[in-house]
Amino acid sequence: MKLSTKARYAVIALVDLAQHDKRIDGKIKPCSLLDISQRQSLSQQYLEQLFSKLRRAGIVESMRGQSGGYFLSISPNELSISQIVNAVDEPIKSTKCDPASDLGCQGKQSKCLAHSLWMGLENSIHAYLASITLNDVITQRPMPLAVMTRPLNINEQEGPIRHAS
Amino acid sequence: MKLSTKARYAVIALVDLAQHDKRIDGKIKPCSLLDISQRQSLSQQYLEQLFSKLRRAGIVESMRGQSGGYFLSISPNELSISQIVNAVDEPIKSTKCDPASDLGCQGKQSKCLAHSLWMGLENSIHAYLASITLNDVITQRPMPLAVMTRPLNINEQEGPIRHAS
DNA sequence: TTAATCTTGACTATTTTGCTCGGATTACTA
DNA sequence: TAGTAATCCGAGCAAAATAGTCAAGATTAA
Repeated sequence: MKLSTKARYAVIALVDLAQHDKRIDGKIKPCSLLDISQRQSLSQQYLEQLFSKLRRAGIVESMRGQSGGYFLSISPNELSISQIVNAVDEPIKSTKCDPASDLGCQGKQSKCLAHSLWMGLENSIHAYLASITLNDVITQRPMPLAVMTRPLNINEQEGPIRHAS
Repeated sequence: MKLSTKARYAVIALVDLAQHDKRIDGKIKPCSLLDISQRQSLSQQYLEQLFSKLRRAGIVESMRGQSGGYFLSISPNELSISQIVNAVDEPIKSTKCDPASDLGCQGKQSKCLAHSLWMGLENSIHAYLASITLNDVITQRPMPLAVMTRPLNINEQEGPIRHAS
């Protein structure tokens, strides 16, 4: 899960799209990228890149030709932000503990001690973004707060604490 | 809050340091970067950069000269991962809604609708990393799980929670 | 037919990142 | 007092990622 400006632009553009693609009794009037680019002052050609990925991810559909454009293929309150982010940003390798690689886990203890830390962070980010829909953003619904729950370890001990506090 | 490999290396190095800087009845025997670089197979000169920042952040202290080195100035179970990350990675501008800038919020509605989304994500990441101490990593304490709590809006329209994860 | 629009891939410029180099300073040791 | 091992500091650099552009074509409504 990567978090670039690309992901932010995609959310911005989809918010705009959700507010402007009209669909009146089954008839869909798509929204052109030119319109979005002007309203949001983004580069139209950059939007093309984003919407190409969004289309492949099944988030939007397109109509070609004159007066064509894009429209959402998922209802805004069924569409989570994590879907959008995953569509435009390739997932990152958070930690490479590949046993096949030279930089794997063999012997480098500290590396692997930190491993679960970053995995947990990934999960935390995903949980946050998955809990928010596009409609939440549009309606300015208050954002969720993350609360950390700590599973207790059986081995829980006061620790090998060497540093007096 | 940025998340680069630099931050990961810093955590790895501090785990190593916590396990190797000995302090016997008030006498501190610091740990040289050469030792850490060899144990963790990291570049010594790159570690110098990291520890320079960690020192300025008050996380480690140094002793110069022969048989000098570094030692933690904060107990591992008082030192949170977010402190470490903030020390080595400059905080990022998550969204620039600076009213003074040209790219501010004026009129670009969609941008600011998404604003609180990314702010909330920042908070979520920080909450996760702040809930974990260096000692948690060393002792392999199970990582926390993030649970999202949704404040209810008065304007709530569509009804209750839609995406429970 | 035509103009608007999507579609695609390659290309460029800029920024960020990860890392190195060279040298200066400090303090311990013999 | 000389030698050595360590921290310190700033400049610099190559590779990767990012943001954005360009150009040529395909499709379709008007």
